[in-house]
Amino acid sequence: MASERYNPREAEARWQRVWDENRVFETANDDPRPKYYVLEMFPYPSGKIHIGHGRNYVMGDVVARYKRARGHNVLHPMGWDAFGLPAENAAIEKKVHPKEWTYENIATMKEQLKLLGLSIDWTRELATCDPEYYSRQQKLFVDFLAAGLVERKTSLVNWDPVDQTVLANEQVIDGCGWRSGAPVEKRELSQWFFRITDYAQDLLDAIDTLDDWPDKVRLMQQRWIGRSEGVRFSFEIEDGDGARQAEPLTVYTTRQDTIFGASFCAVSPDHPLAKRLAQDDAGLEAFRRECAALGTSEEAIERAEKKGYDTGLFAVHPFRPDVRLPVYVANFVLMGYGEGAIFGCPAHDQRDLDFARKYGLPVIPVVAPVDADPSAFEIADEAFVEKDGQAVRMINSAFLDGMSVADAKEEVASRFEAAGTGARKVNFRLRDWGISRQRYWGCPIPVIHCDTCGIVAVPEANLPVLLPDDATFDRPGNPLDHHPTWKHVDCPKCGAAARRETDTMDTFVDSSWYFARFCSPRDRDVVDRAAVDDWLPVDQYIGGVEHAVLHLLYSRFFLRAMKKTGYTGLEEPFRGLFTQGMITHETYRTENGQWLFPEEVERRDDGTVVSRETGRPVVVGQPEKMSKSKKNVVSPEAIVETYGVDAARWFMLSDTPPERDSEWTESGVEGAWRLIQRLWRLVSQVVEIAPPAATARPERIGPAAEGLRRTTHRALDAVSRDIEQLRFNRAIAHIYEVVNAVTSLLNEKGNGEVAPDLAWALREAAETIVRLSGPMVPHLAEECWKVLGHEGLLADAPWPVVEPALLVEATITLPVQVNGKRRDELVIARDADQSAIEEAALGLAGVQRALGDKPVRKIIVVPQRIVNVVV
RNA sequence: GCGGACGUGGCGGAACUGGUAGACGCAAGGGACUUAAAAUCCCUCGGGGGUAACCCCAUGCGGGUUCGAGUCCCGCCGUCCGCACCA
Repeated sequence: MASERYNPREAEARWQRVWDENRVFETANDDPRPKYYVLEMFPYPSGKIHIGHGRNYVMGDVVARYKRARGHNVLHPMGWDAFGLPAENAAIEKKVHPKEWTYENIATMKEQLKLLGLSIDWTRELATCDPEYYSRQQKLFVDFLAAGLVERKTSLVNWDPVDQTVLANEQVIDGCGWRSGAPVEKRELSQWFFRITDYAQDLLDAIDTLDDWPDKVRLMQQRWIGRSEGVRFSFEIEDGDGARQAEPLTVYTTRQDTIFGASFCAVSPDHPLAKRLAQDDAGLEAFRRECAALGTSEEAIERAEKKGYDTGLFAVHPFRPDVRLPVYVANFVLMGYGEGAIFGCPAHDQRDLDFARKYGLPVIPVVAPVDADPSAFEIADEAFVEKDGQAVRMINSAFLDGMSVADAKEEVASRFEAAGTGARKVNFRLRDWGISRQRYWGCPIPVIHCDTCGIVAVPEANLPVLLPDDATFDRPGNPLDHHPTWKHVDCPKCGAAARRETDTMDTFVDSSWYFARFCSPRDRDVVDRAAVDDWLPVDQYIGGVEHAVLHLLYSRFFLRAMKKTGYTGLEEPFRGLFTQGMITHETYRTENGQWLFPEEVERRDDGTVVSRETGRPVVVGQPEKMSKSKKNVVSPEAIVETYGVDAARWFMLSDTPPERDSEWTESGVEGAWRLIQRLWRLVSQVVEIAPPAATARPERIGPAAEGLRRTTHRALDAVSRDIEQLRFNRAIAHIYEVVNAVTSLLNEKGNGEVAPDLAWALREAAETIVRLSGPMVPHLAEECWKVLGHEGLLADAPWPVVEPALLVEATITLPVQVNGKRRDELVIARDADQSAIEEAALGLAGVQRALGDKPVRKIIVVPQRIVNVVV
């Protein structure tokens, strides 16, 4: 049997059955071992998966299996992010009910995922569209509402005209809906909001504690929250005749130091002042409409001129009552940030400068380099903004003259505060999270609108608010709103006829706490607090970088909100985060532009690529992210059928660092397949010559055996560290090193006898190889483990222990340089002292040659590292 | 425009906190085994020079710091990603 080929088709299914039947991967909450929570971002059940979806699950699985072997109680669950628009689109296009469509997809994908041989505790599986799950979410919502974490407010929202729903700012990409791609319109609607901005400072500060997150993601979150320090202050307003207006104009600035350079004020087209003035000013009203029609896309903004409409009003300069600044309505001022009103200082802001040039407004420099002549310092086409570290001072600024920018900011802020016309103010870019969606396939918002009682939360006893199954999808808009009876209910407070809220929650809400539900997935309450506090934070979270802002920020907010409502004592959900790269594949198109699947093309020996069907040449495109639309996908079934899933897993983990994109190639999988067979042969051969596992270590270990043991233990040490740091490609390289060492020893001995010490070392090496590759190729490793004579499962076996003595060599090889160029190497005792090393180094032939007759000036010895002779 | 990452053989990529550049894999070429093929095993594999021992050049480009730079600093060039008028 041992000499036969390894048959993954048979073995993989068999081991998966064994793991299942023995419930190897089921996790108990009361297990005394230290906990470890590994989680991959759960999938949206869109249909079928391709191999590109598998990478992050496989990476998580390696970590999970490794941590199990290291003696942890590992939680590694899987669920489905199952609410969302595609189900509704399918309902419209294919006339299937979203529920049916979703659950069918879940069944298909679960089957496919199981092929990957993941060590998942399927007893904890959950789907967010299941009332079991969303009923708890409704309870959370009601609690959040009571705790003041939710509010209803009217606001300008992003309206997706195609999907007919509201989008969060985060869901607007380049001014278009993230799903539909249609240009987004502004509408004023009454919406439900989570008050994430209450936590802006906290969410920002705590980023510093997330040491195990990629810097990139931390930076993106910091920028998204966007804290800025400045001053909020008011201008008195006069009309053209000098008559003082009742309402002052409040603006926000971070550059109060440049106040003496102010030459105009501008308000947003949506500012109350602009609206009021527009009532009596047709020209302004037209300007406002023009601004609203202008897209918010990148392109539109690039193209858009800085345009303003002169209101005829003037703002009185706070420190120079004789100076009056014209007030404009300007298209570049955003209502959503600060006060929706600014003062413009053209000399030191490019945008203000463009505006000033267009409308002929003064440009007064107030900040200049210290070495510039203040009277001659002028601004041409570019606003002056000091570079990092550049020494500048205030000019043309009365009491600020000569000050640094920082001091001037302080001074102006203090004067506003003393005068009572302004105050220091911290602003954030982060907005509250609008969660209302005018959609059917989502979690119903558990609220009732009553004409007398106003907004009434659905009482706990009446939860869940279930989605009606009999919705129709034959017209645009919200099916819940169209439903003949669903929304008509009695007010829980007064009993009068009332209306249900027909909006459902943004699906990002669903994914903001699923990791907490996994800790006690069948609990009757929202969560079992003890379980959550034990399991969280997730020790290693793995997913795509596309969720760097939204999902992760929302989840961080949610755990804080759950703390406030008593569901946990924790604030941060994810201790370690890893963002993995995508799997790419070449694309293939026929001459007339039709995409072809990889299996529909053939690479001929002469390098040309042709269609299998027609024999016509095919255009090969650059590797791109696998996507159904471009057909550059490989199905897990096909891979499992030909190579087995272990080969696919090995290939996904080798070569490319996990955070980078990795190209899927046929030759790569074949290479992995060869390794699988090679490991199998290696183990089979070792079993024939080496003693059984339990044999005691021989008294004498000769040099060959000793050398192999060093290689083995070095690899063991390196692979352990590599997996801890998710450097799977390097772990695999280190495994190859032992495999190569064993192979060459086996080849050397041929059919000859093997000395007992070497045989023993060979077995140790083989066992180690199997144990180290177990997390990556678990099925093969189980099979080898059995062949090696072990009774139990490898999945339950502990990680081997490094013998530290084997990591330290008695003699070391030091490279010896002359003037920084390597000329020879020195084999010397590890503990040789400085002078012995110097003497030996100078005696080397290569060093002598390089030195010639030049005198030695200095010898640098870096212990254990290198010797450099300087002449 | 702002912010970030990256740039090493034919390819994917190694090189710990500055210390032998190219580990490991893929591809390619040569050889062994075989009637033949597949599989497997062995050898070569950054460029140039030399019979050879060896020598020179080389980590996008140009400078710098250092005994020593792929790694640190300054300035360019290029690729990729994120943000988008944030006052």
